[in-house]
Amino acid sequence: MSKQKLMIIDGNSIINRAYFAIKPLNDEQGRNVNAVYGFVNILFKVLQDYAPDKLAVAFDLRGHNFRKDIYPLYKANRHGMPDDLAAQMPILHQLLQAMGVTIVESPGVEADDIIGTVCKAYDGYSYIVSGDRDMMQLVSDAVTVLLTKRGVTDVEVITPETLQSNYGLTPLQVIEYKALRGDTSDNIPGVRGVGEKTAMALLSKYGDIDNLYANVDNETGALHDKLVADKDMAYVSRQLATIVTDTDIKLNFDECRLPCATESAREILRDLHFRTVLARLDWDKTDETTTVDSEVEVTVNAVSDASQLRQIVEKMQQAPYFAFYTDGKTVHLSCENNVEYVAQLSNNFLDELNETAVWSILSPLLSADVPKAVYDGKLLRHMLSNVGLSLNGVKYDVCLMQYLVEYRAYKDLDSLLAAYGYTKPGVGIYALADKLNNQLAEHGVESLYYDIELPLSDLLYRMETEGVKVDVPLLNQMSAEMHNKTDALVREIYDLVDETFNVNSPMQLSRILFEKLGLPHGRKTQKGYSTDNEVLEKISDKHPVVPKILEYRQYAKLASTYLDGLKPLVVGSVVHTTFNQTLTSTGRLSSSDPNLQNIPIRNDKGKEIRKLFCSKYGVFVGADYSQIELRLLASFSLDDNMLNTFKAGEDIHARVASELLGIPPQMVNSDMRRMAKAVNFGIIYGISDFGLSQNVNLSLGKAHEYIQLYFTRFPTIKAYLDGCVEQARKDGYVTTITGRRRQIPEIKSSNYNLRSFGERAAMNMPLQGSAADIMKIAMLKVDSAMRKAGLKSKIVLQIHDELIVDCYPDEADAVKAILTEQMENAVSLACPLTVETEEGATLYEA
DNA sequence: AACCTCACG
DNA sequence: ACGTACGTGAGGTTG
Repeated sequence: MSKQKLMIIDGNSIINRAYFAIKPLNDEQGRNVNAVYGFVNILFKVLQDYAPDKLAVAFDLRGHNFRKDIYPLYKANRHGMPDDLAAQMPILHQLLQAMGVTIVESPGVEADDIIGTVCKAYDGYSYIVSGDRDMMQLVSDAVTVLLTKRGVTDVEVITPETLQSNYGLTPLQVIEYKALRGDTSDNIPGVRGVGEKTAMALLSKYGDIDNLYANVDNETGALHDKLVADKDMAYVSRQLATIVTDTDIKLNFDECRLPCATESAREILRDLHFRTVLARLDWDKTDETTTVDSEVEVTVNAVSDASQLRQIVEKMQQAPYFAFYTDGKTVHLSCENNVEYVAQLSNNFLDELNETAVWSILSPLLSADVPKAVYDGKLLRHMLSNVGLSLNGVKYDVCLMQYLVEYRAYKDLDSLLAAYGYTKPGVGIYALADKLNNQLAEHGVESLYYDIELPLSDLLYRMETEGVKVDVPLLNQMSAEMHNKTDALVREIYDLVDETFNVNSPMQLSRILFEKLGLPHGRKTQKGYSTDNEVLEKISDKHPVVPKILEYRQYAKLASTYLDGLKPLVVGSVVHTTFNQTLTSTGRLSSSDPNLQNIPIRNDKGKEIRKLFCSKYGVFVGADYSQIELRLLASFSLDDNMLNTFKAGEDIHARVASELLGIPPQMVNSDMRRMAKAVNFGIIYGISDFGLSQNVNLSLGKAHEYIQLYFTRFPTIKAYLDGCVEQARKDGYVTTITGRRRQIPEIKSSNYNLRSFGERAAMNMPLQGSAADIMKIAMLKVDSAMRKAGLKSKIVLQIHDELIVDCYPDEADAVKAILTEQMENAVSLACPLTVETEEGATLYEA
């Protein structure tokens, strides 16, 4: 057997590097875990790049240190590690232990000396991973040092050859160098007045300090005197810098196994929120030492002929449920924990079981109402529909289930499987379906899953497929006009500042505005001064270029995002957005490619964009909830004052203004109403005086006063919001009307900002999330009522509190009635919900 | 990939 | 004393 490669990590050095190289990173509990994250990344990187056979990690432990006996000031300049780094040491230890990694440490023995000893004792090839240049003295034909560079994951490979060619030193001269030069980080003095250059020169001349001092009189002047004066220090420094290779550390090399993806390690990584790490955890799965202890042995059967596939279909039909997965290249089926069938989707027509044959055999199984487990059924339906197949009987969609159980979904199937310790998609989905189904019950979200999210995914599939029609000629026309506008504005801007520059670059723009023109700057961003709307508005009368820039920005946004960005997404004359059902932390949907939930409406120029989206069947009917979040606040808090306002059909913002200002509602003018509206929003967002003062240009004191007053006028609202924060602190999560959860670990953070964020999120989520739940219920009811009534109109968009139906003109009245009826009565609450409907041929009018 | 800016509810 | 409103997606620049 050839000699094996041992990798030994300088634990303290690497975690230190990671801590300072990586910005703070919080896990679920709000702990900073950046150093652990960096450590694991470096570890995996070097394991992957250098493929050692064995691994150990060395740590320093406090204790009697012989170097202090030699030189009491050794490392005296070190202040203890920062608290939030110290707090990460035990986490790293736990993680390494969970992965079965050998840790070497001994009181009073520095990691350097442990590593020196271990490498010397090891009969084979060693890699040392460290950020400490001292380690370079250990390199030899059997030892390579991997020195971490600034970039954290980059390492410099140090061998005797590279040491010579890059530094002009032999391994032993590393020590001599330090003896002369010293080391400020360890407080090793060296010879005062000798720096890098002098030390190198002396070493190339004399080789080592013994020879140097034997011939010290060859040197003259100040250097001679300095060398003589600090001769003792040079020898002490050499002793301090020398890594000890004969400590009594003993390591059983047979036990130095590579990290293993155990369930306990996954658990810790999940807690740490290390998604990417989890996904990588299986890189060395094939290694015999890295079997997953939680997973049973899985037999993968390649399906080779049609009759075999038919038998498997038969088997799947008989099973209580089965898992189905395809990535477009293979098809996976499973109805057991340890057997998976895989068929290739071959494009070769000569193959008996080519793609066409596979689909034709599977078609009846997939379209029948046989219970199935899948991952992302909505996407699967799209994929299958491309090959002419339909999918029915989806009972378990593990993507949706996991989202409800863990409140945050993994980005794709691979990460989900990796996180739960599965490698095979079929078996993974099969097993997860059962596991997650139990967890749905434990979390009390079975009904949310079966009655809302699961059927909704089918409705969303149909909405996406239906799409929205785009007026392509108008799109091209508007795009041309918009580019003319922006081109002209850019030229005007250049003229006004006598210079050409990239107006889209905040950096260049701020140089022009704040340096060249000397205009007053506003707040700072991380890189420089902010040039956003708010800042520019303030100085728009100070120089004629500023309004031009504002105007340019407006047009440039419309041109790039809504016109040019839209073009490549138009298929025929229709755009098909994707609704993401498992993304937000509150339960809302999101829309992308294109995002049809943020089409401009707030200003007139932007609103023109809406003319591009036109009805296929005649008219759009739109229906939106009015103030649903405030109505939910009234319902949940049971605040009499607010409930009565809504029940009486009064204007809530005017009412709040009258309460805050102490005037009758009819005296409220539009400015007062605007202020009150901002206060209402503030309440929904988790009120803070600062945020409110920013938003309505109130003084901090005035904002504070209004909030206090609000709570005296609506006292039970205060109690309700406090209760949300209290629940988050007690249980770690808050819930919506359907029991949907959001975990809020930040609420326990010792960091004020994080904690405050947690409190605001705790107040906001139940309102925003319940509104989202209610809208989802309403969508399902509207859809089924329309179908039941035999209408051919289709829901095409959901914009959080608004639904858009593409409507046949003769169905418009019936659709309006259904929308109003079903949306207003989606759930029963203490506060009535009201819906307003509009119609028009384009989104502009509707 | 991170940041800035800006579109929406 | 801290330094922010809640929830999103997209395009552009920059390193």
